Amino acid sequence: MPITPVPNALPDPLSGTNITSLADRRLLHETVIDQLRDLIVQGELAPETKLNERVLAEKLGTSRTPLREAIKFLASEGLVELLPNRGAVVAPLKPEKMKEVFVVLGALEALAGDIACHNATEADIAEIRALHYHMLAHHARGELAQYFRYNQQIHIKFMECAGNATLAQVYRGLNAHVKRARYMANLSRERWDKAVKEHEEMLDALVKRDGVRLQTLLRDHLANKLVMVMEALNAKNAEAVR
Amino acid sequence: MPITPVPNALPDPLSGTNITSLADRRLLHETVIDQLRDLIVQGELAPETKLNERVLAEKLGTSRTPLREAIKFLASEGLVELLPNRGAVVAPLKPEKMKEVFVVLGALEALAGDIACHNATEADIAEIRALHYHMLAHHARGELAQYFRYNQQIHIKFMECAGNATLAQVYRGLNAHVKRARYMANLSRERWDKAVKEHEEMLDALVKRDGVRLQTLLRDHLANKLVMVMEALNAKNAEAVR
DNA sequence: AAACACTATTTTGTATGCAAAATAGGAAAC
DNA sequence: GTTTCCTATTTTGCATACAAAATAGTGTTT
Repeated sequence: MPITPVPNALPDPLSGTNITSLADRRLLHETVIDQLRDLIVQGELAPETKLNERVLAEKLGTSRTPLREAIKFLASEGLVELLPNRGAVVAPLKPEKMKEVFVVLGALEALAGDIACHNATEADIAEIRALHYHMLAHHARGELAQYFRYNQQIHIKFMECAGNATLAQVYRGLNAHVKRARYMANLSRERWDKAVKEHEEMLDALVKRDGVRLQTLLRDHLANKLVMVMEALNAKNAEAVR
Repeated sequence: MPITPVPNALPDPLSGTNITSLADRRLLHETVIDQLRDLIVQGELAPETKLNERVLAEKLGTSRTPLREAIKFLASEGLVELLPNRGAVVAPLKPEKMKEVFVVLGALEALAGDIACHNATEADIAEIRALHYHMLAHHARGELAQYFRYNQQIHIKFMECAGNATLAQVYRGLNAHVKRARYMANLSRERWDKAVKEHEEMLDALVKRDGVRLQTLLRDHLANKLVMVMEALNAKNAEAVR
């Protein structure tokens, strides 16, 4: 056997992009998958956008073959839809779909929260508290993007505390859908304050290891998030019609 | 607009193979996805089997390109693992993974059951009861395969009653993993009888629209299923070592 | 005989080529 | 002016071709 075992190089535990589980080492053409997913989640490729293979392949600096493979991968994730003989489009952001996703996310987060109340170490809780205060800081300054960032990290940390990689993976997949909607969110101060207050309560429930309460808090939190996303979606649709 | 809208042709509501959501009509190269998935779920391609592209493509009567696309799709589903520069293997059936999957499945089924208790029509319940009696018949005759078939249909019907396509899709994806283990199950009569008894109680809870009770029943049922699968897995591993 | 090194073969990963389908454009008919 | 039909172009879907990597095989050295 030659030298070079080529160490894994996964420095970012939060990225959540290595769906191919452990076995992967180093970069490979699956870069395309990540690039394309980012384009979709960040909204650079808007919902319902047709994915022209020639154009996209050129944009990503590869040929159609790896791109097509990436599209199939993301189709399974649900971020793109395949139209036989007509290629693929970025999955539409239907309100109905959002409702469904949030219901499932609510159940998954509640599950994670409950397990976390049993599993979380004091260090875990300290970390969540730290993230929480970062979040509060950005909320105080009205920095929405940064707020979302720490908000996400808190939810991901809950998932990590549950210690269930499968749960985390399903969560990430569904969360990708939701993230797309967030970029059009027009959060009122009132709703924002409420969300922060809910986070306070969630932290409190975790500290007290009150799994039952944390579950209901998470479910309510998600339900409120859904309301916000729906408002944003409706606003966007009204704008589109106008 | 020309004529031929080409009707959707999805006669089998239980197949659950049309992940590409509504938009698909008719057959396309995605047949390969279904064929490959079946090979894996039915156990014809055992866990950890290396997927030789040339051989598999020939076996499925296509070229490597569509096969590779199918592999990427199933990699996203988690049924195969991608090994950079070394192709792909059928995802291993690790006990640890099974535990994780069952925990998530428990939460998803509990959610579906709860919603179903609110949503199910009398016709739905009648249908579930019918399936239940079919299942009892095959249990009485000791016909395991047939029993599993109706068992699955009951669980899928619960999902349908919940009326949440996203939930159903996530469920199917995770369930595919579990199905693979089932084909090596060596069900003792005792455990089997217990499972049937649990189904009796579940039906009863649904009829009484007792969502809370149905949730706990489903969770317990899944936990027991996990125990059975773990026993089967251990037996298989012991056999492999011998 | 075991370990290593080197070569040959296989296998994967990506690019390209080609046929079928879909789309767009334009002329003719109403 | 609108609709319909036909053609030209584009785009997808699949097969093949080629390069890079991995694997297997063979011989050499110790």
